[in-house]
Amino acid sequence: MTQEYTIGDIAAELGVSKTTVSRAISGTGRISGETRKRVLELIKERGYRPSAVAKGLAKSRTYNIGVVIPSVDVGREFSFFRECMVGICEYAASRDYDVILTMGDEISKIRRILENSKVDGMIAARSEEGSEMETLITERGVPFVRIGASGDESVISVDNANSLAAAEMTERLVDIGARRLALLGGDERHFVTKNRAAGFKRACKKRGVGESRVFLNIFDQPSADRAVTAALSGGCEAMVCMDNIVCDMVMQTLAAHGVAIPEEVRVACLYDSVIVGRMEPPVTAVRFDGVKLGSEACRQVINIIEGEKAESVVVPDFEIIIRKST
Amino acid sequence: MTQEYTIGDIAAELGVSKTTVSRAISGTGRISGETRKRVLELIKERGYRPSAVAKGLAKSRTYNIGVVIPSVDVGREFSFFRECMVGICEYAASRDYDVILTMGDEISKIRRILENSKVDGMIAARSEEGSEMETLITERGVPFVRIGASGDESVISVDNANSLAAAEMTERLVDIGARRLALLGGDERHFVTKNRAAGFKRACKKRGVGESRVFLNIFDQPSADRAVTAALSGGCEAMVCMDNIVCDMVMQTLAAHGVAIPEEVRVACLYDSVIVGRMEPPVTAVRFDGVKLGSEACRQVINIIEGEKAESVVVPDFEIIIRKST
DNA sequence: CTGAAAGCGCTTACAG
DNA sequence: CTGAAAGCGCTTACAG
Repeated sequence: MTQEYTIGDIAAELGVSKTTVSRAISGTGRISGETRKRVLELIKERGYRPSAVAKGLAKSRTYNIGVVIPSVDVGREFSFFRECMVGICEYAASRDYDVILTMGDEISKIRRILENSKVDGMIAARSEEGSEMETLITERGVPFVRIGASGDESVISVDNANSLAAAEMTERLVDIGARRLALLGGDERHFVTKNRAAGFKRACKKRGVGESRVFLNIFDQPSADRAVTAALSGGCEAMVCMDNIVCDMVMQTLAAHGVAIPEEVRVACLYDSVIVGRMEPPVTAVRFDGVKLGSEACRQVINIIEGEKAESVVVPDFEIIIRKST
Repeated sequence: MTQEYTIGDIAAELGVSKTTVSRAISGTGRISGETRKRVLELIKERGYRPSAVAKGLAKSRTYNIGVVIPSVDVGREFSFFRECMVGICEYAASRDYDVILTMGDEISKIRRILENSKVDGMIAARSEEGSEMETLITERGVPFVRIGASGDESVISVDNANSLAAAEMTERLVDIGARRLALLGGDERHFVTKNRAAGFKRACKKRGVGESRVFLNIFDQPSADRAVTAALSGGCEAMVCMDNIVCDMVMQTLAAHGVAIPEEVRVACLYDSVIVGRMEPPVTAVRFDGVKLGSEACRQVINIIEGEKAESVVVPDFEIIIRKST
């Protein structure tokens, strides 16, 4: 698209230099309020919009931020990423950046976008520490923010309040009468697992329920069966599932065992999803605020880009959705 | 990001002009095979990548294509858009374009991206004919492709084979014994509704089942109840739901009436989703190929951009997933 | 406070 | 086949 107007047209029409017009727009450099106003008025009148790419060339910027999200919807949790995207897009627009999407974390795609110099910074969801992707990004010196926990101090991450949410949910279960709880979760190496487990344990301690048990590394139906059976035989009154996948498997097992929910066992999930809300019975779950998370991640990465201060943050917004299962 | 190498560095090192290097890269203009090879070799050796934004400025291009998808997941069909995005991103990358995402169809966002001249073309999913957005895009002369049917010849659209899929599903139901069918759907003004209904009717005619009935404009549980009750009293043996939303309401009603599926009534859905596969019983449904659809849409829009021929297309790929409901 | 000029890294007539 | 030069539309020292 050829520009309809250029900065030169505006300058000519006003009898000033392009420099002046540029300064009026950016609000940078010395310029009289009077001149500034005249320029801005004409700009508005003509509907002139500076070319982002020309500005980009001059400033060695693209005003794009790259976002990487998994293309395969493990755990059907894509709705959460969608929310993140909404937050990212909105915040980016507010600072006049755009969002370039890359689906799937194949390294070749990331490399391409980086090598083409199409972005000023990157956000990656569900990225793994020290993964090839992160190495590539950081090596290139591109500002980077991870959505999700990080152990690594050197990368800025924006995360849900997993620990806090797990604690609140746990306390809630205790408060409505459950004394023997079980936490059921996936890969113990994941930070999200560690954080949620920490919250669970903290809450148990705080409420003085000592017999609680933790079952991790549940990856398939058999391992879920074993964990559920063990929990049940220990007299478990409430099961806290770490995510929707585990919850699904747990619910299957409970149904197979003919366990009445919530009468015999209450069930809660630390990660809400469409599925969780449609289980039989619907399961009480923690709903995180993906929009906030995305917008925060975007804020941090743009801050880095623009040389402002940036820091890892835990977004405190979440909600416990009470459903029939408790 | 400042470029590590520029075209000038490569030219200098080789003792040729920037023109020559540029020609070697683009494959355009006269250049000896010999020279070309030397240039390309050094480029590879140095890992030089031309700056997309400089190229963009020179050619008045951005090499970005803008994609608009709804931010609110009406019908929880976002997984389909996700698939589309995968297809779009992949195809775009294959032609060295990137994808700028806009979530939500608020006109202000579209306007911003257009005015900033950040894209060479646009793809919109679930866009409405003659909507403010489409007017804005086409007025600006930006190449545009719609994902979803269009009545309007002037806009290129890429769509699922809705009619064909509906016909195949219908024939299949007849072939396994159903003689009295009912089609249940939403807004009769939507093209998707018209197309699916057309396929249904065509199949009924072809198979010679005359008593089939069509119930449209089902928007809520009461209207679904009425339609289902009417269909049932007409001796309906198979219900074809146009989409997952309608299907959900239909299944609720059938459950409330205590109708056995598939024994008393078979149920099928013309649009698969996670929900549909997890109903009780799971419902047979049509699964469209979102990746192909997206990739095709992207192909068309890039063709327009690059002055090649583009045309509306119906993507024939879909699959009927047989489940317990039939 | 204002402007002429160089520069960002490419492309592309035009001339040779 | 090859290159010098102008141009894409901005920004930004530098000089005034």
